[in-house]
Amino acid sequence: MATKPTETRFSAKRARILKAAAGCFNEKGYSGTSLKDVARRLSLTDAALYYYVRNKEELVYQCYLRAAELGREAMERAMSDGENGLEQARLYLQYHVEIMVGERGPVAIMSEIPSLDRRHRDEILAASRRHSRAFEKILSEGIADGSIADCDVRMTGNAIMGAINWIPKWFHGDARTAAAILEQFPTVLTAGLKSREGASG
Amino acid sequence: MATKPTETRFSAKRARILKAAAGCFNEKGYSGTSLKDVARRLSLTDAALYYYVRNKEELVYQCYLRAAELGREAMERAMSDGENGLEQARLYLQYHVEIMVGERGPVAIMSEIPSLDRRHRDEILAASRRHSRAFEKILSEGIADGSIADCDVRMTGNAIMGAINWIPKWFHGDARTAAAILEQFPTVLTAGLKSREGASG
DNA sequence: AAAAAATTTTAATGCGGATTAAAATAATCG
DNA sequence: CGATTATTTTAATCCGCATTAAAATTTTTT
Repeated sequence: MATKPTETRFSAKRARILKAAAGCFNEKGYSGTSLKDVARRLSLTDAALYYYVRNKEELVYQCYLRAAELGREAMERAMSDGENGLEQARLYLQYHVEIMVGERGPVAIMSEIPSLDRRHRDEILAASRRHSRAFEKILSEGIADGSIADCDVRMTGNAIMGAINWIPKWFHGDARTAAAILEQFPTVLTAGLKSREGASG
Repeated sequence: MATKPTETRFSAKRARILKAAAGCFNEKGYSGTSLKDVARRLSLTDAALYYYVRNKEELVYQCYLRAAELGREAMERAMSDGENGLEQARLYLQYHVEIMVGERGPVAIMSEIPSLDRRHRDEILAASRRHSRAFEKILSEGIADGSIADCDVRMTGNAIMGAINWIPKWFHGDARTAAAILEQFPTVLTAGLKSREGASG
């Protein structure tokens, strides 16, 4: 049989490490998780992690980078799938939540951006701002196309993003809660957006 | 002149320390703030902090305890001031946000509960659950009294609390943003709750 | 103003956990 | 199979920062 190219295996395992690290950070807090904790989840030794990341700072950075990518993916899918602002907003929430509570989760909560290297921190912050701006743009377009009632897009965006970002703080993987999040969050968080005239439901 | 009793001065200064610590934790992240950082904000030496708290763990614990108390205060005021569920929910958000962005803030974001002592952790978690349950009760009563549309109170509560809890991540004290939060959050976060028939605005 | 109490500092100490180097094992390839 | 490369482990080392003890200073009390 054709064995996978080694670089594929390498990045596959690195992805598993990032997932494990994200889980640890979310559940045990950043200061509460040592590299040994992360390694133990994969039946590895702490030193083995250094084969995949330069150091702990980079491990965190990679986790956040991955979180940003997953968020961006959800955003892009929503923008192309939704036919008006309200629908795009709801789809973004649906897609993002699906990722967070599904197979590809957990996604690391970005609690420790300030302790990143200057360069990494700037990069993550920039991605984060782009993400926020993209969502605000969806809201603005929704207002323009009449599907969303007039509102302060900056604050509305902050509120909705906060609700999403906080999920990892209280969700720890049980299927029942995952189903509830999936079912409720997209509608709950867009319920307040609807303009009087617009939208089915 | 009558000098203040020393215990009053003691706890007044300890309160200032907690505020300084909360600000550091929110801005620099937990792992990024040393006791020296906290001390520097008060023109003190790191060692001096040990006159007020047993250790860093207790400093965090006290910050979270204070956060819980301030949240509970907002909740209680809202419950006694509001005349129906929707009004109580809106008032809670108003009062809590006022505290967070006002003179008594910053309030520490609870990112590091898992790294507390077992006893402290249990206490904070219990307070946090009580708080959530109280808010869910407000929502339930709002549904019962007709001011709030039927919804999943657990998930709706989680969503709203998340939006609130995330504020310290992006708000860092500038007056203009504070005003915007104060004006927008209570209405934005309750806009989706209204039942068809009920409520002025 | 002397004594006592309260507060802060200076100067060590100690430890958990990140990091590194070299050795050992496992996988792949010719 | 033998050789080479990939992966993991063992066993130190290192270091930042929390923590402590004792001394110094400031404040309060009598």
